[in-house]
Amino acid sequence: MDVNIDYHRYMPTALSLTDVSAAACCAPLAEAALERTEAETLAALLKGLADPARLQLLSIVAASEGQEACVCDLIEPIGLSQPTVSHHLKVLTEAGFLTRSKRGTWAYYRLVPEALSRMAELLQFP
Amino acid sequence: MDVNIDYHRYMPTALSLTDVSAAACCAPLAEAALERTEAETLAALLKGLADPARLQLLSIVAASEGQEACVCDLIEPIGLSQPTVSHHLKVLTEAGFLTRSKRGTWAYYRLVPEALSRMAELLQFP
DNA sequence: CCGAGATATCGATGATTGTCGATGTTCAGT
DNA sequence: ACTGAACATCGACAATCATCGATATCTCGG
Repeated sequence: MDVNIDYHRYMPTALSLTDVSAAACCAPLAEAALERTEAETLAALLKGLADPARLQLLSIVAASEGQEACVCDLIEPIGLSQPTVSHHLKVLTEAGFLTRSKRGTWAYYRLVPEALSRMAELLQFP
Repeated sequence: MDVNIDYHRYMPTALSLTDVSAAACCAPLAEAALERTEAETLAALLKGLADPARLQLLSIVAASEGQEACVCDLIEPIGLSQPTVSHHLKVLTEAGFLTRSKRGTWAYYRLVPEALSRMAELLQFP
């Protein structure tokens, strides 16, 4: 919709302990038994995904132009209150599935496709 | 002027754990936006996976001979009580990730590899 | 048929989570 | 500066969940 968008903005990524990239070391799940710590990391990521609203949010963002969407366009289709949507977006961002960038009063969330790819990869048992 | 946002109430859906096969119809996640029902189904599956103990259980079973293991061999490595392990195995089974077969007094749980493959597939965004 | 072992179920409890309204913060116009 | 809009954060509440001990169920061997 808005054409002159400044894409050169610096995007702050708030990486928490349970970010997808933190699991980058893990081998596919069951070559050997998972250690407790690895299991906890992976479980935290899955937990971030295991909510209908968050899956819908991811889905909408992924289907949007440039795999990016404004919060204002997310609230209505989800059908939850604005604080709740904001909360879910935060969870997804902290888990590394989305990144946030603010332009004006609007906040845009963009998909991190590698995050989902990595999740899928980690779920593959040999 | 006035805030005419239509806040929807949260509906406590007591959805029982859905089997992976029930999601067999769903297309990869984000070609179009996920419907509420699909999101709930997928979320239920992810929730079944989103626990460290359950991931470890899956991992051990997957690494066992014939991708099958006896409960008696699962309790000690997990480090939780027998009822708790039994509970987790039930969750995994109801979600379709394991199948159960009893031989004598022992219960054997076997991996359903397609279940995990399908999960991974559903997580792929184009 | 009785006792022992393996596992499932039950009931309780503390922790986590999803949700909301109220409030705080930041930004763009006027 | 003031106002309104967009979004985040806070505090509270109800629902769900992971966990355990106690107990029930099932199966085998004696």
